[in-house]
Amino acid sequence: MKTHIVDRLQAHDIKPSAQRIAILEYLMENYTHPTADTIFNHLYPSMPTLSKTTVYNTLKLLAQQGAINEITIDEKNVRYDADISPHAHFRCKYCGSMFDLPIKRLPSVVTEKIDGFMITDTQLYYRGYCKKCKAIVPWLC
Amino acid sequence: MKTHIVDRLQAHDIKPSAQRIAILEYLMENYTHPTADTIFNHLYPSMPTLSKTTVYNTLKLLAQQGAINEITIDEKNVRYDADISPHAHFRCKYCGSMFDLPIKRLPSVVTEKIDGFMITDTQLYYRGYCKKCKAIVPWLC
DNA sequence: CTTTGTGCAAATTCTTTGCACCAAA
DNA sequence: TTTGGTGCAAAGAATTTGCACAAAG
Repeated sequence: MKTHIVDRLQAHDIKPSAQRIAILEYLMENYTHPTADTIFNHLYPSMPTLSKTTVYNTLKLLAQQGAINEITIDEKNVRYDADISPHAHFRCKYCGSMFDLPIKRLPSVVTEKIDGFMITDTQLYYRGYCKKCKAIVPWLC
Repeated sequence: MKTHIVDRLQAHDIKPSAQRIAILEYLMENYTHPTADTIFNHLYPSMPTLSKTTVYNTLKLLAQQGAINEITIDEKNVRYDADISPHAHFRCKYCGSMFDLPIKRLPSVVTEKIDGFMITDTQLYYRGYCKKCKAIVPWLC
């Protein structure tokens, strides 16, 4: 039942544990780019011994091992995304809502500069105002 | 002498003040993607009445008005960049060094999703290991 | 005057650390 | 029985807030 989650953990050299499975499962069922705090609050009721430290530890480990992505589009807190396929993110500066944006192709950089570097993570962010907020507070734009 | 700085402020509807000029001037002379703290520490000696609050206020205002860019590649603190022309950023996850990366073209997103949105800011980040760190600690990569 | 900017101190918020306990191999 | 994972409480760091004073138009 939860084999795909365990598989994903193991594929990234992470030993499964109840907490790690729960956290990754949450991310794989909620592509809402949640914060550590949001994840904790959602899991806590059904896992009352869970601690925030473990959530932080686990998210860091998952990101480090490439099992999930760290999204830093929000200046306040880091967000997490289990969708590691290439896509961009949009965030509304007024209401804070976030959307995934499909991209045609991964942007290419001039390669000389990158020569000898090891790129582990590429992030493309768009910030601005969403349709709803543009309508409500057009003077902001 | 500092007319280009005052011009830039006014072009973005920001009234010039000694503090605002000093902060924008620092950014325009130091394309090092500094943090608020770094800027404060560099300006403080020659401006002993300057407060960190003002640095934060000013940077937020400058970014809001599009006079500078907020860089959130570093999970720990926001960095600032007076170069608002399209370019990408690289950050080494081991030593923390940052480089600008020229890009061939701004990446294009599938436009339907963006229709009706107002994009004010586009950021492209690459994270990984720089040449130096790759050589020193190859086992990290 | 009246509005806008500045700066101090305190508060808040997110995240990390130190350490003790538990659990699994 | 040794290693690695978890969780609590406390610490730390970046940023924001409330408020009073100063400056500029």
